[in-house]
Amino acid sequence: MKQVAASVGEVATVLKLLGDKTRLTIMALLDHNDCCVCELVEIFQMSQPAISQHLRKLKDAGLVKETRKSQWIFYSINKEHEMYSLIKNILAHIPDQQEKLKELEEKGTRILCE
Amino acid sequence: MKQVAASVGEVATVLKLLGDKTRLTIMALLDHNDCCVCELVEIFQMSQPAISQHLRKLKDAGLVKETRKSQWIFYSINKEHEMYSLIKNILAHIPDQQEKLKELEEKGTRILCE
DNA sequence: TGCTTATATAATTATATTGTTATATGATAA
DNA sequence: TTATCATATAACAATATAATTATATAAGCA
Repeated sequence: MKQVAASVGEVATVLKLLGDKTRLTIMALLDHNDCCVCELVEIFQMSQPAISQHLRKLKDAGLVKETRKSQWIFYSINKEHEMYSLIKNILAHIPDQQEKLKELEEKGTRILCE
Repeated sequence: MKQVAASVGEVATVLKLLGDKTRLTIMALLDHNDCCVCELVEIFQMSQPAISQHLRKLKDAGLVKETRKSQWIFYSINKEHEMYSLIKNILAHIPDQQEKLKELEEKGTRILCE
């Protein structure tokens, strides 16, 4: 099961970022669907700046990417990240979070830009 | 690659514990060899209480076990931990740490109780 | 018993983290 | 242009974390 070895410090940095329930759940959501900030605010019932700050940490580490689509900014997983395979391994250990997005769809607050 | 799913909170707690360079390296060392506190103190060039406190966090979470062998207390990985497979996955992503123990052996400060 | 070694715990300090509120920025729409 | 919506940033407060020093505990040995 040996993989490409990043440095201990680099791995610790990623684990610390994912060692927060909110950020870990965000990553689990983004792993299957891009989301904009306001959707995450609604899902987590948390202030918009709190979500923005979590996203910034993830973005600064290169774990997520952002794309503006008119008035919204969509965040997505950066599959090119050096440690993406580690992240996939970790996400495989947590329950599926997609039902949270389904609830938004049912409430009509899911935002889809095409 | 789907595994048994622990709760998001449980996984986040483990990741936060491993999201510290010292603790992550301790886990990597213990994954191959049991170690006593004084060996870790020497390896990390850190105060004994600092090491003890890291070990206590790992022990409180059930990630490691301790066994007294006369005057020393040896720590070992708890392979029965619910998230041991996740931990193995993570450790597979960092470089081997065993050379640190080899250095102790060469200096004659490795402690082996049989 | 009293001394030494190994480890744990308590108290403290410095720093980091996470959330909140207030404000700024940037895009869209009237 | 002005108002509005989505998001980011700044300032701040509360809490958590990690290290240090000092002290306690527990085992082994003279």
